[in-house]
Amino acid sequence: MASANTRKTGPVEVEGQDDPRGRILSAAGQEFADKGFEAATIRDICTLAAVNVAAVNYYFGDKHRLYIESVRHAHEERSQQVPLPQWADGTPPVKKLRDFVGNMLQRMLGFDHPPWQVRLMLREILHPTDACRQLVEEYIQPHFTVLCSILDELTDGELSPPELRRIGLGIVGQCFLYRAAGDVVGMLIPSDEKDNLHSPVKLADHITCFCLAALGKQPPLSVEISANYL
Amino acid sequence: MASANTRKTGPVEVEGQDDPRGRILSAAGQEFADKGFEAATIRDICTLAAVNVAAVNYYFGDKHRLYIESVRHAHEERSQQVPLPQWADGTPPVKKLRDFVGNMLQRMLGFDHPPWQVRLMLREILHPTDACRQLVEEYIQPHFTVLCSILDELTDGELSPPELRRIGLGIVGQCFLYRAAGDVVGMLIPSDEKDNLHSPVKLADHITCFCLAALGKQPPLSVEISANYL
DNA sequence: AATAAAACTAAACAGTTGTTTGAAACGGTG
DNA sequence: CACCGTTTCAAACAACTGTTTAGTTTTATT
Repeated sequence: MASANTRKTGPVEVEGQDDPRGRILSAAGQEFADKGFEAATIRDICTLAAVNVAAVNYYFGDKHRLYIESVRHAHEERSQQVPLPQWADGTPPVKKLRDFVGNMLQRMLGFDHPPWQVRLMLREILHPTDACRQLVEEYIQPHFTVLCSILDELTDGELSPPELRRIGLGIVGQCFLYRAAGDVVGMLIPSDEKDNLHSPVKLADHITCFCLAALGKQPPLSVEISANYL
Repeated sequence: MASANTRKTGPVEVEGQDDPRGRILSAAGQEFADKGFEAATIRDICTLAAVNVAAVNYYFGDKHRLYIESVRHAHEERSQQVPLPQWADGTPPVKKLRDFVGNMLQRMLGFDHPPWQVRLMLREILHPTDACRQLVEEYIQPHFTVLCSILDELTDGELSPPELRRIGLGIVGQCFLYRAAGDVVGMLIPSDEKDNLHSPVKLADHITCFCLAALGKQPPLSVEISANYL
């Protein structure tokens, strides 16, 4: 029995039309993203990938290892689909924050409808399995660190790392809700409002302004008697 | 074949030790919450409830209808476990907001570890099925409406309903992250920090202050040069 | 006590699951 | 061509799924 389980690192073997392993990985990602690990069946995956049922066990050993590889494949693809912005030295932190939030929302919500890569990662975040640690270390943790350093720069080192993390989590949480509970959010607000105000770019603006106002880098959202707390 | 599918409304038939239907509902809730609809098996549920496999079909018809009932049962129970606060007339809206956020966090995160009722509802929010509409109408929508009206009162009607909803969603999102992605959050911050700063009551305080600062009802979190945006 | 409806049960059913098998087809090398 | 390792395939496997059946026990009513 040949062991084809080792990762293909062949020269030109890009994930083309004629790469069964890549086709399986892609099909598995979509099925796992849509239905979850248990409900997705190897047969459906193989039908979608146009390969024989036995191919999964040939290339990946078993369903579980296919899932692990499939999560890795997803966040690797998504990372290069929507890379982090690069800023020139001296870029004001306010702009960095706005860019970062917009970038995160675009990565989460996607241009049109969210790609399966994000939906699969989301499943892993919500119900972590073995694939979670890798996802956090290679994908989430680095992004979160960037966010915290932007906030640190924005507040001129006034806040402690724990405070920065809490504020960072608040920003992530606001974006996260739209991604994870998008359907329910859609049921809570009128549909026309959703079209007008809840586009990724408008949302990024709102979330950034909300945060800047809370940090005192921008006038409060409700000006009225904003000085009467003294 | 007797039809026991109609809801028991017997006099004293509280969900006691000797109510098979209630035991099934409770066992099903825990299994569905832990493993999801597909992965939870009727046999496991019945073993946990100490009833025969056929009991599910006898009382509920099939697995799907058991799931629907089980979600309803969950949010009904949770509603009376952690009811909304009642405020006397004239209660300042700032206190109302603080109470509401604390209440929401307590309902989401629980006293000790989160009960299965919340985990089950969370699954339905993340991957909606037929049971979602009912959950939103009877549970989520009413709570969200209360939050928006508090925000309206807080800002003296200065903001439009869509603006209020966006801010409300921001608050919900910050809480939601800790509930839905708690495991990942735990991997992003040091464990001692999690124990100290991320208790429900401390979190409620932080989220409330963040929101009040953004609305100008409280000094900004980072005072320093808070007036230099003019 | 006799009867009938309700509650419960063990056993079986048909279908699907992940996985394995052994053989066939392929592709390059002597 | 013959050889050999790799890849692909149809078929079968054992285990498990939700559901049903036919029979037994319990409960309440006459």
